[in-house]
Amino acid sequence: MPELPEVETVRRGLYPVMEGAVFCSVTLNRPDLRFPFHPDFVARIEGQRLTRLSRRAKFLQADLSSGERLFMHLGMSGRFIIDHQNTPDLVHAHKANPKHHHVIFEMDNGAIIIFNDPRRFGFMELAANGEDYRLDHIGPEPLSNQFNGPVLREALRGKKSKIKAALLDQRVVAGLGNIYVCEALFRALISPRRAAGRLSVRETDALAAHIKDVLSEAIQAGGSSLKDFSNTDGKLGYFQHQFDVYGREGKPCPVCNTPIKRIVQSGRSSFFCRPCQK
DNA sequence: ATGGAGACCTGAGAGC
DNA sequence: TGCTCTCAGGTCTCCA
Repeated sequence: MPELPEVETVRRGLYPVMEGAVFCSVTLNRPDLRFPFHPDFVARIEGQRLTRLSRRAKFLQADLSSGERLFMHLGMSGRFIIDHQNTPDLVHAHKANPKHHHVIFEMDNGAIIIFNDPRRFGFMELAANGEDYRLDHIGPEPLSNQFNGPVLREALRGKKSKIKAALLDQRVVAGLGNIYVCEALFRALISPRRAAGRLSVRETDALAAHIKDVLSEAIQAGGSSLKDFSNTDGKLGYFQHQFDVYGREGKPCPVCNTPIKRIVQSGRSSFFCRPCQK
């Protein structure tokens, strides 16, 4: 699934056709994604203007003129397709099987926006005006000024879990996933097996800086396209060509040429270079 | 309280 | 060709 850079790329694709537009119709092709849709889901969106489309962690947040907030998560395989009705090959270009077109938004500017998600780990939820949402309690945005070495250090203090698992915890820092955690740890020369609470001041400072760098570079490249990710035009991101370690088991480390190692930590693959990452 | 494993789902690719 | 097995970018829930 898309991590922060991919979600940000999707937001930038949707922004021109969604922000400021009114939802003319909302079609649900099944009763649920990962979670059931709220019974009033359609009624609460139709006729509303989308006043602001933003991103928080890996969520897209659409502020509605009613004051409600619509949260959309892509899960592992979710994607948005913009169909202007004059591009019959578009769905084909996305290689998106129409049987997984689960939600369709029609906007008053003529744009048709399709949410396609084969694995259905994605979800859409509404938060009523003033209502608390779980996203309100996660960690800082890594690209904001609220995130830096001291903040990361404080979040990791006393943690006995591995640094790999700690960085995937959205309460520590928001938006990181398996790819960018592996890449940031490599750049910071830190082994994914280290205890999170045992990193030095120098290491946490370096790690915070490398997290910002790797995410910024990935956004610039339009995200990473593995199996499932394409942007709203069906175009692919390019950052996967710049991976140092992710998915490169057995291939040479770009720094020391030692074969990259793959291990499994809490059920997920971790890729790293043993000599480089201490 | 915290950390780890399992669950949720489909599809692609490898190996036989 | 076709079967079986493994793996996949996330996050929630349950159990130790």
